[in-house]
Amino acid sequence: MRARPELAILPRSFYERPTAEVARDLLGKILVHGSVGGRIVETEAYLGADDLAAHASRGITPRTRVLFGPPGHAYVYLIYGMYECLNLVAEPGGVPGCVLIRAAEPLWGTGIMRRRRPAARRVEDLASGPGRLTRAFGIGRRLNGADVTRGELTVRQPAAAEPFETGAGPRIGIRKCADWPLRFFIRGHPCVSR
DNA sequence: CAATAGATCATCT
DNA sequence: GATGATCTATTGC
Repeated sequence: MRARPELAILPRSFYERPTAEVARDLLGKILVHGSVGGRIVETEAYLGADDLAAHASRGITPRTRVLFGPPGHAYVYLIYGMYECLNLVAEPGGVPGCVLIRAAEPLWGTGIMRRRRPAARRVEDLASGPGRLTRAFGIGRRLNGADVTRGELTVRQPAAAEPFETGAGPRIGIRKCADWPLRFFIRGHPCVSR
């Protein structure tokens, strides 16, 4: 495995845009947490009041406060009692919106990831799902509200942008607004979840 | 293979 | 007290 190159962190202005745009543009970017890192291959956009599937649609609560805050911060919450989901806050401050990071391709620290996810047989399965990704990357609720433009958890610009074909489709695992095409993924990538 | 049940708890009604 | 932006193991064909 190569040494990890020094990559530029995405600026806050990257996140201060419409949520669907941010979700689409996050494909191919590099998610780094401590000494582990991977390439984002699948995202989903969650909007505001009109999006009944989004947590923010119910207004500000103690949990959803960060969704209404400034962009470029992490929103981490527990789902189904045992899995955490990582989101990145988009839109200007005061406007809710976030991008769920659904899957990544492991690049660095795969040994650590394997130890955290003994159930995964293949490298492609280490982070091929929202709960799997947070487990493999060691991301928990203590990172809720963390600034992703600095600190231990960052998103970076890849050194050489490999070309890929972007796919879009309905989001997964929800019942409301299930047919809105707000899911984005790298077409044909083996790490995209089913 | 595909389908399904069980695990397990913070958050909101 | 019900519900969920899931994963895994197990069962059944």
